[in-house]
Amino acid sequence: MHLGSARSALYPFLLARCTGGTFILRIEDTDQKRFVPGAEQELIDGLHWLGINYDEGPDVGGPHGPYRQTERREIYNDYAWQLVKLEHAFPCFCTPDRLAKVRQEQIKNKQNTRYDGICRNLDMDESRRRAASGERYVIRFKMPKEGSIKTTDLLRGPSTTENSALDDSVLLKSDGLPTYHLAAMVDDHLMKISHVIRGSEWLPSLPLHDHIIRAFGWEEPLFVHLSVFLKPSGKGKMSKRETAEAIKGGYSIFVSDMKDLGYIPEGILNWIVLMGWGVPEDDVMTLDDMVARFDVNNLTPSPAAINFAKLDHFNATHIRLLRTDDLAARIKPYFLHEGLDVDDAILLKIVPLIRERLVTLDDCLPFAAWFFKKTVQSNPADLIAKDLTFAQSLDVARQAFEIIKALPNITPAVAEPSMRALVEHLGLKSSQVFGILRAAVTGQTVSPPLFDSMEIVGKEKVLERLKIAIENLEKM
RNA sequence: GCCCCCAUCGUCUAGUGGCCCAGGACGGGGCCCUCUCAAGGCCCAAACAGCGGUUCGAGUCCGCUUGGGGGCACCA
Repeated sequence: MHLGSARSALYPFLLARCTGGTFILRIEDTDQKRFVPGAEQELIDGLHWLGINYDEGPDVGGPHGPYRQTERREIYNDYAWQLVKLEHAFPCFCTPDRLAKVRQEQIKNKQNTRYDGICRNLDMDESRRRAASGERYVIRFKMPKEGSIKTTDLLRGPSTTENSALDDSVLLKSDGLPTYHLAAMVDDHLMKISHVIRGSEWLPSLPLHDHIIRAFGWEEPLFVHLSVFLKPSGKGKMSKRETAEAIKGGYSIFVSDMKDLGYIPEGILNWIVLMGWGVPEDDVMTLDDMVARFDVNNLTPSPAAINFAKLDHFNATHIRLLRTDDLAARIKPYFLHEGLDVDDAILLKIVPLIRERLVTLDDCLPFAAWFFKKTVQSNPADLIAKDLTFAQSLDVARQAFEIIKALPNITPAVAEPSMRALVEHLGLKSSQVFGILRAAVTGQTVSPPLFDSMEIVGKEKVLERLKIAIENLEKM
């Protein structure tokens, strides 16, 4: 499941939610050669994780089932033959070999590659007999030779296509399963689909689809063709190479990867919903906000370049919007994964300190893993403040140790003024003194605010770590 | 080769003939805040692809050019 599939699910979901409609998950698995075990489950898991919940589907059931097309093969077979009876389709016994040769010949002669129509006017009863006797056949749509068809895409308006430009496309394959063209039209009718929102790669087959629908005499759904995603440079579509490039840069277009990279559904959703849709202002939106503001008519037909920096922005923004307990629950697994013992009460105190520093959830590690470590290992060089000698730094550490030791407690209100007094007394910059303390207590040069952190760690541990730092400095 | 689609700041977009010397967001730059890193506040640079029409008036309508994208399977 990639960005494109996620967006293709999001828009109809929003449409259904804001119009009181029903969102159905249908599995289009009619190509047996391309069957991938586990793909359906991954798709379902991805949708659930993102919060794009469907009302009907293979795992939840519903009145329009079954929802896997491979479980509906008799239905398609019936409709295909019904079209034959209506003389809008015909059985075709041509072999793939012959078809390939015809195609080659056409390419050689610079003609368009079309079915040459051999089986178009076979005797119906004869065809039935051959089909019944087990001869391999497909059923093709009998495209009119004359005339034209008017189709409409909701975002692009009406368009007229000459029938002569269209082919006798295969509707039912020789394995008895339908092609997308037949299966989707039949199911859309049976499942009472009002809006077909799909990728723009389907735009060229819209005339065929309309022909099929009209041949049956069905009511047409509204067709909405979404723009494609272009690679970050905006030049060309996402390719395999480009996908690998994204992963190298710490990003991915796959939903399961994004989850592993520490992106949250709220951030991803906000990002993809705006690739092909725009709101005048206040573009930070929850799923509910999107439902309230969504209008299928306002989708844009032009292609959109993928912008990962914007994903980071929306992810960080939505992390900041999370409730403390919610964020705590989401980052806890990262600490656990590092083999750290996590005290929930302490975690709850840490969250407010780091929430505006996180771009992705896994950023919690560099900022806060040290809270849960028994000891920290600071880089000796970090214990020496900028523009100070090691002897001066040692002196600072010693004085700080004594002052803190004498403090009744180390809440920021108590500890910070005392340390600032030390800064003043020594005629140093606060960054110099605080830097030494930070390195000693946290073991790193970047951390959440020092005094809030020290309070969480506790006086005893702060003194212990300061003592170790002093010893390390003495050894230098 | 044939058919089709798209076109506003670097990027995502608002804009549905006068409210636009074009608005928002990301990214970029500057300043402020500041114990590090962030977050936050203020400010700046940055676009209607080109050319012709239509109209009193065009980013908005039409045509062409250019650029980009898609499709031409017993795949979806």
